[in-house]
Amino acid sequence: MSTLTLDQVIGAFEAAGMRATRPRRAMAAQIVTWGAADQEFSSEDLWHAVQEQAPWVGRATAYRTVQILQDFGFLDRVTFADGTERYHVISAGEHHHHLTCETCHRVVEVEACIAPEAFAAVAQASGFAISGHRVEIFGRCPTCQAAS
Amino acid sequence: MSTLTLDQVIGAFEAAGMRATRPRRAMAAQIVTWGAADQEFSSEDLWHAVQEQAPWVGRATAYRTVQILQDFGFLDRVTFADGTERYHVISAGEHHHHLTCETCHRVVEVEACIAPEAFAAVAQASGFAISGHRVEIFGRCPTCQAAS
DNA sequence: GTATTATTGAGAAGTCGTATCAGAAGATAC
DNA sequence: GTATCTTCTGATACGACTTCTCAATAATAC
Repeated sequence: MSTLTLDQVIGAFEAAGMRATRPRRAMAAQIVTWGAADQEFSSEDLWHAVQEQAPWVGRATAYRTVQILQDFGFLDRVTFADGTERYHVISAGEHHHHLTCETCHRVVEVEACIAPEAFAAVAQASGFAISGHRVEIFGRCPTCQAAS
Repeated sequence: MSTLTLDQVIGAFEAAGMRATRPRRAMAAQIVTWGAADQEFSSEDLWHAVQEQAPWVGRATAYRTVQILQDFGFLDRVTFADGTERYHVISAGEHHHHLTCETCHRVVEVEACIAPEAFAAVAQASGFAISGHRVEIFGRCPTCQAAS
């Protein structure tokens, strides 16, 4: 599980011809920390967290940065059982999906996916040109099972 | 593909000990129409559409009705590629997932799903008690492919 | 250092959904 | 038909979340 580093993010900004400004670095650092801890977050969470270190950072900037990092492919949007959406650092470049705990909202990446032949069958039956998919699995993590 | 009928919806209200009131009938009729046309909608869409026929209907009622019909199992929440969530009439009672067109937002129900043994593997590896899942497939429908 | 341009921060505004509650509408008993 | 009771409704306030605007600021190229 290769974790995301600050350098990677800053490098991506530069590679895209964007500036690695102070607010962006601060947010990237926070996100890298969360990534290492395997924690997911909302844009609002990011804003609050960054404000502790850098109170001058604006909310709009936090939302913008999350959007950019998602476009870069560093972040992944995860849907919870209750319908809320949060973000999660992608640990590797591989194909994966999410298993989320309905109680504590912990997210685990899993490899379970639809079989390629099933995709082919769907494409054939529907005539669609398939471009992407998402799989979300819900359940209760061992800790929450033990707690109840 | 058995389409939803107004009688079915009204019957469900009565069976649940609820009243099939004027606003509920109006909304059910609209939803049945959309179901026949295989169109998806948001609660807001429903409210706007019903207002053309029955301007007195309140927004809260539209949201409540959609919620109830979802609980009844007549409606299904679908996630689009852009992250928005809308509702879709379920044509049959079987287990299914969604294939949505990124261009025209048309929704098709598909049977492609994760293999049961893959679920078992995930449960075993993670320790989670799995309770549910969603699969969303994105692509372009034949019509939109031809149009480009 | 200066000019140029991307980026930012603050807050207003918009969107979307929920909660509240008095009153209306529907069901039931007589 | 009328009285009574219960559910449902509509209007609106509210809250959470997100986007937009725009002057000020910071990063970069020269």
